[in-house]
Amino acid sequence: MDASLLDIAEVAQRSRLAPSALRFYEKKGLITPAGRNGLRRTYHPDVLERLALITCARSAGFSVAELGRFLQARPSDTALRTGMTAKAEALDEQIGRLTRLRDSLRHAAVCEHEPLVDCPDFKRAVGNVASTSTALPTVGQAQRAGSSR
Amino acid sequence: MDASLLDIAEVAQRSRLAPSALRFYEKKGLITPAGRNGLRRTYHPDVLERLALITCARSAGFSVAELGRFLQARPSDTALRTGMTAKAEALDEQIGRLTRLRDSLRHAAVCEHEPLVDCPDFKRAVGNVASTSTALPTVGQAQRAGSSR
DNA sequence: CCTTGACTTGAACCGCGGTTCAAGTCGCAG
DNA sequence: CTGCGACTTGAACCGCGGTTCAAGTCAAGG
Repeated sequence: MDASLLDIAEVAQRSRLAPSALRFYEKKGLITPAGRNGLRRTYHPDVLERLALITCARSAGFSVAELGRFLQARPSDTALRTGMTAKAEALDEQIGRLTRLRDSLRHAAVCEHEPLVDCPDFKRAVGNVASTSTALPTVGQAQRAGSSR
Repeated sequence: MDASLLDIAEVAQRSRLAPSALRFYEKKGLITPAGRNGLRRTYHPDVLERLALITCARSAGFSVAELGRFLQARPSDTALRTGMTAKAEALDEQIGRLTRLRDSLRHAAVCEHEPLVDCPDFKRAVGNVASTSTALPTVGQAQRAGSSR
C-alpha cells in the first residue's frame, strides 16, 4: 500500500546483507518487515538504519542475541541501561587492548628480531595488552563473507 | 630433564586456558611443547608469554589460523610484514568504530527516547560508525566459557 | 605388582552466525 | 491460462573455536 516500502531484494542490496541474513535477523527479533507483497517481505526504509547499527555493533563484538535485547530497549528498562553502561566499559577496555596491539603490530612489521615474536619491544607491548586483558570480558565477534552478488 | 619446564596442568592454570585449548592451539601450530614427561606435555615457561599474546590477539579479532601465520613470522617474510601492516590498519579502523559505538552506547544509557534506538543523537553517532565501516574488514572474534576447573 | 589418578589420543559434539538447498507460492507478462 | 522468475519456507549444512567423551597409557605410591 505504501509505495515507499522497500522490497527485501532492495534492502539486501542497499544494506549489503544477504537476504538470508535479513531473514535470520528477523527470526532473532532484530528486525521486522513492515508487511508483505504476496509472500515477499517489504520493509520500512528505516530498517536500513537499523541494519547499519546491527552490522556495526556485530563488528564490535555484540552477539545477535545481545543486540536483540538492546534493540528493544525502552528508557524504563534500567537493567538494560546498566547493561549498556557495562558494555560501554567493556568496549573501552577493548579499545585500549586493540590500540596496544595495533602499536605492537606496527612495530613488529619493521622489527628485526629473528622470530618476530621474540622482539623485546614487541613482548613489552604485548605484556601490557595481556595484563589489561587478564580478565577477559565476554566480548565475542564474527566475520563476513561479503562477496557474491 | 630441565626442572624449569612446566607441566601442562600448570600452564593451563597460569594461562587460565583449558588444557583442551592448549592441545587445540598446538594442533593449530600456535604453540609447541618443550617435551614430554611420559605422555604429559611439558612446556618452556616462555609459552606463557606466547599464550598471553594469543589470547590477546584472539580477543582483538585474529583467527587462530591467522595467528599461526603471524607467530612463525621471520623478518625476511616481507609478505607477512605487509600483512601485519594491513592488520594494523584494520585494527585502527576498528578502534575508530568501537570508539564511536562506545560513545553512542554511553549516550543511549542516559537517553530519553522511547525506543532508545530512535534517539537522533544515537542515530547520528551510529551513522558515523556505520559509514566508516561500510567496507567491513575481515575481522572476526570469539568468546570464552571460562568456568569449570 | 597393582592401583590410582592425571594426563594422552581421536572423534564426537556444541553454539554461533549464517548459507544453501529443495520444494512451494506468489505477481506479473504474454 | 500459463509460464517465468523471484521470492517463501524449514531443514540441512558449513566453518570456527573449542569442549567433552571414551578408551588408552604412563609415573608414582603403597
